[in-house]
Amino acid sequence: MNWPDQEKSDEVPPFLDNLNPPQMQAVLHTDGPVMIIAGAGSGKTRVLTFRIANIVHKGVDPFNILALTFTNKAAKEMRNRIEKLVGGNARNLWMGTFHSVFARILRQEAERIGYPSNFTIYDSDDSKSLIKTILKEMNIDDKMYKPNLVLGRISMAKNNLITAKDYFQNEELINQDKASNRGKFADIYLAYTTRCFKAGAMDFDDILVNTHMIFKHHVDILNKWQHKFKYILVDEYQDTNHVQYMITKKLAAVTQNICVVGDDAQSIYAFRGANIQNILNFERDYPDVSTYKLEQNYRSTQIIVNAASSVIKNNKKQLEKKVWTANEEGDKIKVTRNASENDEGKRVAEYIFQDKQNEHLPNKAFAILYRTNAQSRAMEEALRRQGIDYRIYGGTSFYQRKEVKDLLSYLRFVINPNDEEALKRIINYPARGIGDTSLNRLIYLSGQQNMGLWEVIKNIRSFPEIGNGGPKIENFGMMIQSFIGLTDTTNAFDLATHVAKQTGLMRTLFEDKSVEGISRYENITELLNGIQEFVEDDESEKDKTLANFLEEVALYTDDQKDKDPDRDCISLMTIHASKGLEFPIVHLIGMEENLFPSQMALMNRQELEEERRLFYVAVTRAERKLYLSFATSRFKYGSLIPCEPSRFIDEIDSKYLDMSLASMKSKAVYQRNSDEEQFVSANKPTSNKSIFTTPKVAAPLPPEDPNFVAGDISQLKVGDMVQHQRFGRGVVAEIEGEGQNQKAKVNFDNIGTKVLVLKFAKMRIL
DNA sequence: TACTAAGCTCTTTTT
DNA sequence: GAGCTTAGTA
Repeated sequence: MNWPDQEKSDEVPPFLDNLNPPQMQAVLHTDGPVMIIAGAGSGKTRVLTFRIANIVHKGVDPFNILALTFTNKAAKEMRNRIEKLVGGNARNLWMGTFHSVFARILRQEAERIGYPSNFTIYDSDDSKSLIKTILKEMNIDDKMYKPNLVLGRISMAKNNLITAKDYFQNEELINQDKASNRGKFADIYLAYTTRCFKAGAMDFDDILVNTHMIFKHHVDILNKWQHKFKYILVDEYQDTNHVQYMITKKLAAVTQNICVVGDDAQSIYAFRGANIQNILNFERDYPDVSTYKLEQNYRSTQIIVNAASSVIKNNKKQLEKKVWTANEEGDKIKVTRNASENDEGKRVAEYIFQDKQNEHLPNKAFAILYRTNAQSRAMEEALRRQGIDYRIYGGTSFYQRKEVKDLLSYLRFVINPNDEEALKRIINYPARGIGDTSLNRLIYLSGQQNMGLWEVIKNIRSFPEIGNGGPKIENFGMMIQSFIGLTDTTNAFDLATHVAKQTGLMRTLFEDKSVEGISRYENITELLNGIQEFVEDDESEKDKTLANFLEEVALYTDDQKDKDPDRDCISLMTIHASKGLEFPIVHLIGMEENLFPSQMALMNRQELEEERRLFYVAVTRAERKLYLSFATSRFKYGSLIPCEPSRFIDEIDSKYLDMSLASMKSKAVYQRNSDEEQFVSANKPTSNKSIFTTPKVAAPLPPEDPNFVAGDISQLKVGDMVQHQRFGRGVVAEIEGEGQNQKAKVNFDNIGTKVLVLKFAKMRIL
């Protein structure tokens, strides 16, 4: 749609006709601080897009509008929708995730704080690897200081704008560390930031922290951007953390034209520092704020909306809001109990097959949601068997695969030779005879000479103490130099192809004819194709440099490369990834205590509340039909553990539930798996209100017996009597499969029949 | 130095 | 079961 050249107008533009009154108000009120509290399914994205379109309609240059989202998916979706309303002009909007927008700003401004403009972005793997290196160098035990834990704490500090220096002076934090016997955190933090800085690298948090630092210390720069962004919109405001909050506050300080949209009930990112207080306090920060509440749900049936509310109402911390719907009542939520993960998969696949037939629905209408990425496997298998096409969102992203990261590391290193994490990946891959010994000498020299690793490599001839590895290192250095020489004259695709071939990476993978090898080779080809597309895509106005490609890749973690976005397939994803999406029919699997809610969340009430909000998000993705399922047992670390249904099922008012396949009848199923009894019977249910007969807390598993060793019972025969370390005595009834997959069905005296994978079974023949 | 086998540890979600 | 680290061997 093109806008006529008309005066700024306060009249309602015609394209807004089909908005409902509260939505309309939120769209028309463009100036001054605005908060929109938008319940699930209330047309939030619609309001945001129309609002932006309306601002553009009023004559504001899209170049002066900043719209921040949390995921790339959300940004892309919104851009498309706005483009439909305002045309190609929408491309000039500053719209993207916090990280991508601020990385873009940092490319222009980072030099003011001593970073090169071609800084590298470290992903979590790089950060973790750097932490490990530091721990090793500082001789710190990585059992006590687990890299993930250290990283989490550093991230927490950064998100709260506590620098390493501040950390040393923060008594509360220091005391906490001392109390937990981890007094060296501050030193590690300092070492980490120093190393990142020297490597010209920023991790995800640094992108925000450094933006904030520049805005804070360089008024001229802040001023520039404050005046550039005349209108600021923040989506999912409930998920902003402190530093994001501070940045947006600073940017909006001049014009006060800030609009935040959110739903406190859908705040699910506290684990990465999101502060629900930001939305709760918005009214305090901007006293003349206008607040609009969108409470009508247009998406889901009454049953789904009410069921969601009945769970979320158990949370104490909430904004007042009443979500309702005028939609039909709809079907009850079907809850199913399954013996195992695989049975669960089979059942879900069957239901999907039936619903497809009965209601003539395409695959696209279905989603399977789960708490953890690992749960997708059983579903995949079942769907493949049923012949239903599916697509997994998230999980191990394409760009996190080893071979892809290897090539990207070469490219990263060429752009920024201070990037030591990249160097570590590539210096001896493909193997070129620079082993641990040589690398350690290099690191030693680097420290001794106070030079970067790359400096040492370039001047390796002046260090004869390097030993036999010298010439090999020299060759490596020259090869990289030759790549660097090409960066100015060669486009990203040609350079990447050249690198892939010259380094021998292509050849190494090509020669590997195993199934994985072939797929790895294909992935490299795919990556190169991706770079080519990036180069040839003339829609994007960004420069086609390799550096820009690398940035896009580093921050674009949520979407798999998919050649055919219109493919008709079922969506499989985590609940987190599903935020903002909707599907006619949703299957929510793995509704088991300790899985969802996660075991780790059961420690304190706040985290449990977040899990509850997560459940709320999951349920409200469904438009018409919702299925909940759980398994009574599940394999974990190679052994079968009993599971209990999630407390969240219990919290739903039972009048919304169809429990025919879950509760009373399933008692029979339940008892058939008699091994469960052993673990469950220790705790009787405390509440007779519960719709389940199972208790909420599983008894601990019996301790392991160190005298038992896994495997090595290849001579096992049917009829043998065995002793299992946990399950006791039994007789082998059947042996199936071969080699690594060999399994034995054993009738145990006390707990009934079990199928054990011999490779992992800890038992011996009596 | 490079490759293989055995051993140990892991529990979440994302930019 | 998987991914990673260490120990052992060529």
